[in-house]
Amino acid sequence: MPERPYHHGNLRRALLDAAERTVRERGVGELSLRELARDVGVSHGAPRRHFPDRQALLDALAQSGFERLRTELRAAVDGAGDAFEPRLHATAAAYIRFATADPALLELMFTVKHREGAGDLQEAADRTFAVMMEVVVQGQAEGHLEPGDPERVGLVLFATIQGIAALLTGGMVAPEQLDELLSDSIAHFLRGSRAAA
Amino acid sequence: MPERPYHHGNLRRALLDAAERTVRERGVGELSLRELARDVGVSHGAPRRHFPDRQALLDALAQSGFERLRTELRAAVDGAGDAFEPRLHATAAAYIRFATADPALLELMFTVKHREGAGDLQEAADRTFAVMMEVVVQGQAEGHLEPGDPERVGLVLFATIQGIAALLTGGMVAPEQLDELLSDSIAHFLRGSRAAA
DNA sequence: ACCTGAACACCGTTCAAGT
DNA sequence: ACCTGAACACCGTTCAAGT
Repeated sequence: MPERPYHHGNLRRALLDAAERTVRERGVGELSLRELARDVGVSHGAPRRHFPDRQALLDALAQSGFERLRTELRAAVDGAGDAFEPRLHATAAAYIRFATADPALLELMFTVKHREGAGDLQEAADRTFAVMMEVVVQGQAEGHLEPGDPERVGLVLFATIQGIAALLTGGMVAPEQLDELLSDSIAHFLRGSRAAA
Repeated sequence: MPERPYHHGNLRRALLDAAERTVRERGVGELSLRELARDVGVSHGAPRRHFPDRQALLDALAQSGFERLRTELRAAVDGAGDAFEPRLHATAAAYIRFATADPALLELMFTVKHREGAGDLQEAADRTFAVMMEVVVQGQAEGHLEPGDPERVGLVLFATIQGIAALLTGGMVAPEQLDELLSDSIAHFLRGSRAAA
């Protein structure tokens, strides 16, 4: 147990943790490699070993964001019992919780994902969205959602969830209104689906 | 017609125009007051007369963004005939067109809107969303949408539209899929509404 | 293998001075 | 009223040098 936990292999982790906190509290624009290095107790040149430039750090943040979101969605799906509707509700709520707790990170994840040569990020994103697709496929199998290409049905659903998150982080909906809006939206979505099924 | 169109009262306009182009082409993060001043042919201190700091310029960009979005929505509503469904479709399409043509500006608009002391921005935003609410109220009056608080119905609708825009700018949906997704979503929304009406 | 520290070209912001 | 230009404290990035 050395006095200085850095300088010895976990600089990368320490930088990522500090960066994640800055992004959450002050936004991506305020993120400075030099400040991070200072916070963590190394010289301003040190991060370069782990992140060649600022963009590399942002990519790594997005990557770990997708991984965290995936485990949170997974826990929501698995913890909500087997019935479709509560499971759908829990999944949507978990996504929105992540989105509102860390809006700048989610935005970074989307921004950075569709950049050239971001193959790893695309894969991490796909694994994340696969969790939501499971729920859609279950809903189709049980007749709650219209049949056909699950991607197509999933997109309409995901657009709604992402939209709710955007309204919250954009301040158009107060947190107290979330439960009502989410329940309204899901009920609305299911009515539209059953009318078509 | 002087040789130098700036230095004489339209510096503000020139800076805003240049800033809008930079935001569109390279994102908010790349926006530099000094570069703007250079592009426009003034010293780096000159913008200060018109925008005390960088944030003031961003606020002004957001403000003019809301105004432009409002006129585009207005044109869509007025140009789509009197029938509800095509009018709804045209309005949603206009919003999504704006969002995808200038995603960084839209994001800036939302980010900046819910800051302390941004009363003018809030008002500009409200005027913009009022155009969409008109369509919702018409839909309710004609029985296409469920009755009750128009705000509540409008939010579900707006979440869907905003979500579609997010999927597009996030690269989860290709531009070629937009028409299908938008039509699917609106059809879905209307089915859900009529089932409840 | 990992980190330091000087160097360079950029920022935003402030402010006295010019016209 | 509006703009200039020096000054200051910050950046990101590069790279020789240290351990």
